Amino acid sequence: MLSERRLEVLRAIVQDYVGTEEPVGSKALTERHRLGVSPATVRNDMAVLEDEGYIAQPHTSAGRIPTDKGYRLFVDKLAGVKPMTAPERRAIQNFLDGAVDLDDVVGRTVRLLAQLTRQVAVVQYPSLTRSTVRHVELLSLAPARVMLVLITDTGRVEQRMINCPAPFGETSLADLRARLNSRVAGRPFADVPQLVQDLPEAFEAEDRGTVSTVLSTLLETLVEETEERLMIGGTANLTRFGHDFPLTIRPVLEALEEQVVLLKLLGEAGDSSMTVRIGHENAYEGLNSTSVVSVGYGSGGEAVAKLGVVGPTRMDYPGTMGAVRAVARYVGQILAES
Amino acid sequence: MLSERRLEVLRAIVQDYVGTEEPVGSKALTERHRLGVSPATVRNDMAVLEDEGYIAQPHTSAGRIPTDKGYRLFVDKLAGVKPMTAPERRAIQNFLDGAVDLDDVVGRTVRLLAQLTRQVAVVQYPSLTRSTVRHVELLSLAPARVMLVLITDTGRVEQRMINCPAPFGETSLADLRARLNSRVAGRPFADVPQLVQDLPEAFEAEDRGTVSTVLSTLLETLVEETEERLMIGGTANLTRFGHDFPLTIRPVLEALEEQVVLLKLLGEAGDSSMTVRIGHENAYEGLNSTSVVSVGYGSGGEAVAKLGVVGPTRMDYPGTMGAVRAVARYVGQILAES
DNA sequence: GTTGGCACTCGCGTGCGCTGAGTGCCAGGC
DNA sequence: GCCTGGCACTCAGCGCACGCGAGTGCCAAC
Repeated sequence: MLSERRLEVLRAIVQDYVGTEEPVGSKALTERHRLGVSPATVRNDMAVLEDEGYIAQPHTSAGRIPTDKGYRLFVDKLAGVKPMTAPERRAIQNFLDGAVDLDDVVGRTVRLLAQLTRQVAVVQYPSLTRSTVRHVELLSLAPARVMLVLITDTGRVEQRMINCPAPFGETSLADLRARLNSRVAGRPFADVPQLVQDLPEAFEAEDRGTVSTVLSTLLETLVEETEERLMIGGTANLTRFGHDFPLTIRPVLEALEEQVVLLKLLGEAGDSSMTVRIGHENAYEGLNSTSVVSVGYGSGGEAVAKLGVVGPTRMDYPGTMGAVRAVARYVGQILAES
Repeated sequence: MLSERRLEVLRAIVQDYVGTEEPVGSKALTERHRLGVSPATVRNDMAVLEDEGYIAQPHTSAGRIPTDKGYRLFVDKLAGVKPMTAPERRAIQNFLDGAVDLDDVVGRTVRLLAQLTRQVAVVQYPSLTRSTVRHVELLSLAPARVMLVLITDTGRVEQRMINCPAPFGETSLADLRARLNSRVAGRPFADVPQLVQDLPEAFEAEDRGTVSTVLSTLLETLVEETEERLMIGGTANLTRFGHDFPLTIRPVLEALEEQVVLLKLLGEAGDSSMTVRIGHENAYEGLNSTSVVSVGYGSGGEAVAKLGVVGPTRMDYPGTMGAVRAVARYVGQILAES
């Protein structure tokens, strides 16, 4: 176990490095922090920290920088979550309050988060399977053509075009619509498959094909991977990554474009509590030099989706975590109101 | 007017520079192209081209690179549009055919375009105002709460939540829905404002407030700036921009995040024909070292929106234009089918 | 108008030495 | 046993000089 002072040294190194982006040496440390000991002592401590793998030297004659393991310790033990100031909270609320629909909420959230953290923001749309059905609408666009519109309590609207195997009368459609809604409205989406299972049986033989088609389309929208959507923003902040960054930025941009990768990333994180994944803790190779801070959000106690930011491992963890948490909280409120 | 051969020299310079990314000298030119003249002659021609402002020297002792003006001449007079090969056309069609809804079409288009051109792709959603109304749906979610759903012939679905000034009965709602649709269904969105103008008059006094609210919400969705949506992709291709790119890439990423800027950019381009804006021809400063190739697309003859790519001025114009044109054509087909 | 020749320019890569921040180690002190 | 000042050592980065070579402009000859 590391002594109190050595932890203090590690904290100082992390803070300085995050601030200056430059390896920090023993002398600079004693000058900028009141450690109460001499540089020589700090050097000894640093040697120990390096042995333990918390810090490393980029070059023999340079200062130290934290390793992923060092950041991990910092986040777990040495740093708290820096709460937002009152004006910041107000600004967040004002900015989000103006949204007119879910796309707008998500869009504003992404921009807000990117701006607050000066990093890349990722916001997942509320998951269908974790939401509640508000309404299912069926519209007849042509004799054998139906549009299915799903509406959730979180404001998400999903639509699908359906080509029916046989013409489907307006009365049958109204019938199906009514039956569908009476069964699923107000129920969790996750229960929908069971709730509609035996629905075709209630219809005349000639309509059963169409009813089945509609139902299977409805169920398809719930398939994971398809139902998950997300929005990203603030990619311009990647340019602040570092000096060497053509090599660094490339894989990150590629990862961000691969929604699958991002969804997996968010999916792996803890369910609703705040999660920080540092450097190599991220399974995806392209993100090995980044950290991902994410948290679930939702209208009630339940998380319906996640949001977070992607930034360099050298980031201001307390501040970032504070911003992410605050934004998630307000987004949850907004969703609850709508 | 430049002689035939000088134009040929310019073409050769553009082609070589696009290929190698390095300033091209007189000797290299004569070796790689059958100009039938000696390097000395080419040098004379280059001097003239430089005087006229078509090419420039980055350093005194370096080869020449095309200027924006040079690229402009190249695009206008010297290069055609390189058609896609048959396998490419087939690949495009196959890839786009799998789409299930408009979001999917747009998403696939963006990815396809980015991959084909290896540049940043931008695809605008079909404009509401240039589309035709397929259906307007009103859903009662709560006594004084209505959801408005707009559906266009291009598959676009827009929704808005409406808080009614007074409770609105189910029969009134059905009435409004029917009247609305009988007036606007099948008509261009642009005509909607006129078509619904006197609608409140047909209702009882107690419902007029709500009807007006619904109508004004409907009209709001048509306001330019709000109704325009777009999707971008392939930002990872920015990393292939050049060597000096921290400085170049930053403003480009920023511009791409500002949807307003992009929409303006596309808006300024010619209506449906292919437009190429080179370097400083782009009004937005951050895009001064990029070229934008865009074209309108639509289900019929009319363009309902635009798509295009953003890349370095040093791009393969014929190939890019060919890809953009081909993709636009197929997207138009897909939209017409749906 | 074209061409070969020639002197000139200058960006770029290479090698070298210096500087200074930072280190590890050690002997002495609390 | 831990802390501290001193000291020799390392090495990345910087500035500088140098030479190479691609590329140019000009000119005289064809």
